[in-house]
Amino acid sequence: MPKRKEQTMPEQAVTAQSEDFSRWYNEIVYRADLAAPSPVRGCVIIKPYGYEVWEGIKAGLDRRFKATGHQNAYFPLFIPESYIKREAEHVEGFSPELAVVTHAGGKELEEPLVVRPTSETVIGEAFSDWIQSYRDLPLLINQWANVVRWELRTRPFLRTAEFLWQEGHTAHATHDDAEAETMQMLDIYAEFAHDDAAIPVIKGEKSRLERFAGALRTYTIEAMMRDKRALQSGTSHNLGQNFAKAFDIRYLAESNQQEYCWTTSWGLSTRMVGAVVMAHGDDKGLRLPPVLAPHQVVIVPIYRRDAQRGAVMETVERLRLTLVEAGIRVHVDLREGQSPGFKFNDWEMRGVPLRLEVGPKDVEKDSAVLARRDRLGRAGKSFVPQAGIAAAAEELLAAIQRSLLEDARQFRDEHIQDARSYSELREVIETGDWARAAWAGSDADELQVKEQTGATIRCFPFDAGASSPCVKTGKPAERVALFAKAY
RNA sequence: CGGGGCAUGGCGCAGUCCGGUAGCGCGCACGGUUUGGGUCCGUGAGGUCCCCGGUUCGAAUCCGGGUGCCCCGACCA
Repeated sequence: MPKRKEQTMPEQAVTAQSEDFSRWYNEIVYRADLAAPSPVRGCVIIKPYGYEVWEGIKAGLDRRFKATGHQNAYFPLFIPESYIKREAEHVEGFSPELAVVTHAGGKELEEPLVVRPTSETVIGEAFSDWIQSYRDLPLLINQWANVVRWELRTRPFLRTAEFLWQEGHTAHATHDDAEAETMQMLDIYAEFAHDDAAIPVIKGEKSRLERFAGALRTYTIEAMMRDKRALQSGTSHNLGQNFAKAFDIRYLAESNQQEYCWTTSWGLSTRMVGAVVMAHGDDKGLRLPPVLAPHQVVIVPIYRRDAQRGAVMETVERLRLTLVEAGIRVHVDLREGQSPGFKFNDWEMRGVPLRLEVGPKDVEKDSAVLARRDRLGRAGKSFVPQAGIAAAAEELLAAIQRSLLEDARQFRDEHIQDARSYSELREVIETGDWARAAWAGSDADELQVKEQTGATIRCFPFDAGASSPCVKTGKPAERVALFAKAY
């Protein structure tokens, strides 16, 4: 049967994840209307449906930033080239991927302007003006912005030449204050991923090789996608006094001594949209967590002939209002040309958590059908009285949010294994799983693992247990590293 | 930067070897039929065949040059 379906409807089905995950991803991003190809190489157009997911992410983060005392501001897109060069490691890290403006107003510029790849430098320069005294600290700033990094191999949301993100930048009086801020923001990212995106993440510290250019320490949240590859989904950096020294960010302490500030930065990008797609999606398409879904409920009206239309639409409108009043984001599919069956499949592909079907039988029986995206077919359908629709929908949305998180957690835990020897490490990576292993290796050792297995150290997880001999060098190890193939 | 491939309505492609009225599927518009798991029929709109030059009575097709894009090997939220 399925074979015939494929022949008569070749355009309708999405490539199965199991068949070709990467193709599945590319198809679904476009077919679910999240993004569209752009005329500029390496960039994408984020379409309204995809942008609404990003708006959900922004809302969830912005609320948490404000609650912890941060304020939003906006800094220029263009950065004087000399700024980028002020911090040695920073230049080195970013110069290969900079876009530089050399001409403007019909003339060559005196000094080229870099299109920001990140804003530590301009913001550092501003901070040095703004901060005079310990009374000005901590300074807690966030900016929502676009940045440009001239990547060679790009994929929608995961890696594009231009992307949207937030970048937080803070200055503190002491190392410990900066470290506490760095951790607090990492915790906020993890909480957001867990509670809003329904993605369980692993918090940890990056290795020296994977650290942000110019940071003392970089922390990360790592998420597992459905193809078991790791996705770095947010990072938080303790920048020490590196940028403070490069940009002369100093304060007068209570002791009347000039001291350099301790700064941090932390960012989360539109890559998170890709994480939501790849952490929850199935063969039929997206599965959006209710907290972030642009439409939490889609109503599909069903009627056989025009005579039934009026009564059905009247019920649809009444139920829509009830749901809206309950604070639920509802969309009514009014398209005339498509059959209900087509619409069911279409909205399933686009990941809407709940579908409400209203037909003549429902009008007659004062009921309606609710179908959950996370349980396809009959198993996910429930027949509810119209009077209790809002409560039923709210309950189901909460249940879907929980079940997506639980699915993802279970999937992740099933695919992380301990490796006690280097051969075990290789075997684990070979299967596609993540490997947890004791580590005391050098940068060179780390690079060699990458060469030999394709996996990198994603992080040294905070909650990792006791030490044992290093999996690569046999030396006593104090840390446990998490190895995985990554995006 | 090194290797391979492609360029033809909005999208996916055929046609190119062997020159001769530019085609198919999807989508789109209109009319009808249908609608509780991817309806069906009919009509229609839509193309500088990547660009420049050459050969020829005649070029999507042959020849020369150029451009753009995609895929595979070194960096990154």
